[in-house]
Amino acid sequence: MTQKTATRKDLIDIGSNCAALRTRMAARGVTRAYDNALRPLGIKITQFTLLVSAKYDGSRSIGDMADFLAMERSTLTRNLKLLAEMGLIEMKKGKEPRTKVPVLTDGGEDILARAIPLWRDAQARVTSHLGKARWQEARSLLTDLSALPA
Amino acid sequence: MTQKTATRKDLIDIGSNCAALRTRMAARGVTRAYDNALRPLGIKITQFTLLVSAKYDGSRSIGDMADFLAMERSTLTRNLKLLAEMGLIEMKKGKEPRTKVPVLTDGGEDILARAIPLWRDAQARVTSHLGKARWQEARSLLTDLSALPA
DNA sequence: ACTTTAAATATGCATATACATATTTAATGA
DNA sequence: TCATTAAATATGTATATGCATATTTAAAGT
Repeated sequence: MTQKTATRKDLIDIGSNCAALRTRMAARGVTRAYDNALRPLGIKITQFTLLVSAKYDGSRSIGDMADFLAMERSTLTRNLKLLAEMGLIEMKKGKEPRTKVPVLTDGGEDILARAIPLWRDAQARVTSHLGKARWQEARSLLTDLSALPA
Repeated sequence: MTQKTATRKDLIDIGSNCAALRTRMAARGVTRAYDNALRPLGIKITQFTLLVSAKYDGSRSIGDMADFLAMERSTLTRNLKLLAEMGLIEMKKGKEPRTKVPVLTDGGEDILARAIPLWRDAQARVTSHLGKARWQEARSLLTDLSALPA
């Protein structure tokens, strides 16, 4: 029989154990830290990540990149468009039919190079906050959480 | 001396270790799972969480709730406004001067009660995906990540 | 060659998020 | 009381995200 109203026990359970709440809270806190670190360069950590991904494999299409990042294709399309408007990447035709591939411009390379030390600062603050061993554990758990069955 | 260009080693380091990337990827995956579970009720996991938080302590102001959820006040203001427009909460005057307090309507109570079993399904899928022990560890690590020093 | 189909990307619409700034509200001081 | 101030919430602007649907692009079929 289904309850007509949420019990106190339910509320406590959800508040302390909901994986979505906990993960989103963590994402807010972590994102804030990295965004603050990168602010002098006028980019956000999400954009930095896309520059890194594009440079790492310069032949990956939007769709492949979206799969890799476990992100909606349409989200990535828009985020890349923004980077293109900022002059940090260019969208080129890919080898596969109909595909497009983001490629860093000189400006994008420059911003990326200058962003790396700032990223390292932020990253070091996270690892020292948790301790290296716990961060390694967190890394592994976060990876598993990214791959939940739909 | 600062490098002029990002090295391959940098890119690999960032791709595999960036806490922001990992945490945001996890948030996307987890959010998707809970949103799918709640879709029949027409609410999202973020909204469910706010209903829970409002019911858990029916006298907390927007500001206090924002602190508790480690969320920007302005973000919370807007998210609550949406819930109010959906008829799930009402904004009432708080005891402290100038404060406003979200309170569940009957409709909000009803949706919350019906959402709880769906939440339990999604939550169970997460804990069984990681295993109970690893989920407990994840919970603890996520909590620490939420509280990064600004 | 022309049509159909399938794959990839783009767009419409909606919510979540944050920073900077404005507005509101009530306490405080003159 | 009335002006000032401080606290709390709201709004402007911008990015990130996802689902549903449209458009584009090129392969496949006739």
